[in-house]
Amino acid sequence: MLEAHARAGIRNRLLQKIGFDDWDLIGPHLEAVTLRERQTLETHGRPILHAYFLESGVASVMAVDTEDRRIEVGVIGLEGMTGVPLIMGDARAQYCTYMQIAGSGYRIARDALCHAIAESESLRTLLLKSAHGFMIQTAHTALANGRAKLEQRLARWLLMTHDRLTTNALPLTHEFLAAMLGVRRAGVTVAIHGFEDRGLVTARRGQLTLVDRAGMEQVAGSFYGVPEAELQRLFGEA
Amino acid sequence: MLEAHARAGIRNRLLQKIGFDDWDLIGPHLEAVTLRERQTLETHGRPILHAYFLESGVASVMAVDTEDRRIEVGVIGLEGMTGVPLIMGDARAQYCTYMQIAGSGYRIARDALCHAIAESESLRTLLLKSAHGFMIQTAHTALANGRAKLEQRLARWLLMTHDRLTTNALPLTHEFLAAMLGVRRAGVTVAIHGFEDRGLVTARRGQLTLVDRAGMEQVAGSFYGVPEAELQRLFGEA
DNA sequence: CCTATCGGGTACGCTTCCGTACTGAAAAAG
DNA sequence: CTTTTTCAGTACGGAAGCGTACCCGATAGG
Repeated sequence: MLEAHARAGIRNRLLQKIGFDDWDLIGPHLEAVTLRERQTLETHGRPILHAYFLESGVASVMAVDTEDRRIEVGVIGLEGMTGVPLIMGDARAQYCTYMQIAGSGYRIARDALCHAIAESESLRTLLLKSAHGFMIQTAHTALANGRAKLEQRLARWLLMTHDRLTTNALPLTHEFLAAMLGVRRAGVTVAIHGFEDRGLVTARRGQLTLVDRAGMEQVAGSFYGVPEAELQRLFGEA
Repeated sequence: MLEAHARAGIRNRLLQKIGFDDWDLIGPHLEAVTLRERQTLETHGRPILHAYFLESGVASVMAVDTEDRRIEVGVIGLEGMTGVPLIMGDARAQYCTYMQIAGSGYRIARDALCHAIAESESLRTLLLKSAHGFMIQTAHTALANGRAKLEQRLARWLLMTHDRLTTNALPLTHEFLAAMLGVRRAGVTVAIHGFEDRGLVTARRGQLTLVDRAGMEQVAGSFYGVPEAELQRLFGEA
């Protein structure tokens, strides 16, 4: 439950953009939550109970097949929300979504969200644009997975995650990076050494600090940036 | 322009599912079109002028980056429609969409489609589900691109295309298959030889004939099938 | 019919990345 | 403080696929 006067402190870009009239449909149903590392927000094949608007932290969306092979298809932070299928009219999760970096946010129950979407065209338009932005991200993940080298994909991932944090220190193990990208843990280790050698990052056990963001963008090349630019276009500059 | 009584012959699954009341919003604006091989339906960065409901043939949706690297993120046939961004409230194409296998269909102008979606909730729900199905396909393309071998990805692609045709003969060159998958042409040639050796396909210049579909499904393993099952679930059996 | 183009077969060296596995160090648990 | 667990460093052989390139036969165009 969030009073109207509490809106001022909200950092989530989507919640910020909800119009005054629409706020009554959403605000009163929001529940503040802290989100631990590895906390599951959606499980593949199970109903989606809540959509989460993140205020901090990063969530990963993983596609899964019937042999439990998985790979990340997108990341979500304070620019968006989880529960995209709800917006598309489906209450079942196709993906596993969980917190990659701990944080906090607000969540809204499925029914309240669906009701709000049904009631307000402007709200629906807003959330659909957000879902569309996520789709574009997924498409470019497919592109990067098919064409980029491990190093480029890793750079892209670090940049996308960095975009969603306020610090340069990313609390991540090589193991989990490897799981995200669908590659070997050892491969990630070697790639990170390459980054360190070039002064792009400094690494400590369980932590990566981005030192030279511009350099990292050079490594990622044009595998990074298109979805970000599209999001900018969809939502205008702010 | 399509009269109500002409609906009987329509094969497109989405058009078939449009309710009687909604048909007035769509049917009168449909224009029958034949679609040549390589015909472009949407161009990356340009406005989307029409959405296409395919009756036959297969369209490919390609993600493109700023260095013109590209890869297919989904295929569309008589089960769906092109112009997904229109449904999401965006009139600009992020992708290049063009006919991979010639066919025919109906198209509707952007404004007519957007108007229809704004007017009818049931129609909106239907088309959103279709867009969602496409999203799932894209996510699994990302999974296959990241984790599958060339041979498995090729098998997956052939199966998805075969699903959308009424014949076992696929008019495709190795060159174009390679472009779709983002791999070498020579790699496709070798993989197809493997299929021939196992009696899964027969090949002629510019044509592949699927002989043993079950065998091909075995090769693709669980990289094929999840989006198809989800589409089934979303739209029920028919 | 002749010619140009296109699609396919094949080869070679090379890069990338995998599978696996062992090690030591850091951190957490007791 | 000690033990256990987690995380990272490293190595080696091998598979997969790339870039490139050359050749030939099939088809299309003149």
